Amino acid sequence: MFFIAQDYDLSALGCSDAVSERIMKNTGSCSGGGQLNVIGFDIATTGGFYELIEVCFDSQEETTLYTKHTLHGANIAAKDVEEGRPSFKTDSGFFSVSMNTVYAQASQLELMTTLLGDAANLLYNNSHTPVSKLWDSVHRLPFSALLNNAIPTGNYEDLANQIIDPSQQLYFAKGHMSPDADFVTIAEQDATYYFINALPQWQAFNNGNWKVNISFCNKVR
DNA sequence: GCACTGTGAA
DNA sequence: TTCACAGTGC
Repeated sequence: MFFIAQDYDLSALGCSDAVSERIMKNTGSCSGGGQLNVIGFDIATTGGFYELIEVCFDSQEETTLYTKHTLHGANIAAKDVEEGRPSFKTDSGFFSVSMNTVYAQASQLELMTTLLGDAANLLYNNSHTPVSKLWDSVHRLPFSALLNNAIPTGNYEDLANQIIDPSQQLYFAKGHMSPDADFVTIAEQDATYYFINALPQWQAFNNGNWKVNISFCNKVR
């Protein structure tokens, strides 16, 4: 018996189709009144499921309580590096609102404006609140009083615009719980882009101290 | 300069 | 989906 050597391109040895993850929902309960969901991969050959990230989700509050995954520290040095990042995905059964909408900076400003009762922004953005109910967050006066003739002119600074100010990274970003950077393959990294694997986090912190913290974690061997 | 955290528009 | 863009830290 003998074998005939044959050349192959290295690329021919890869997968013909991209591997995609799925969420195995409601696999049990977890602390804080949450339900467990597992992001992972079906293994076609065995019928098994490779668990990547465990997500404890509170369906009443529609928020994630914690996530859990294994960081294979020494392997991170050899991880795939993908250009750009994918969009965040939703999935059925978790949220009653559009997560893309609520994370939009315009929505955050609108919400902060409403929470503060900030008259100036409400008048510009959303006039269905009765003027009599508005108050001015800078001058601490009912807006009806300002309407007479005391509306400030010139450098009017609005409080909501100071709190939600994207130019200073003052907005709530989709902060990864189990982060992209903790995984080796692109398929695993992409599997982290679910809304249930993110929580609102100030971008200034996300892109600052927290990022440095994460990078130190990834250097642990 | 590069890697990484993100964004919004078309 | 693709593209251009903002900001931080090494």
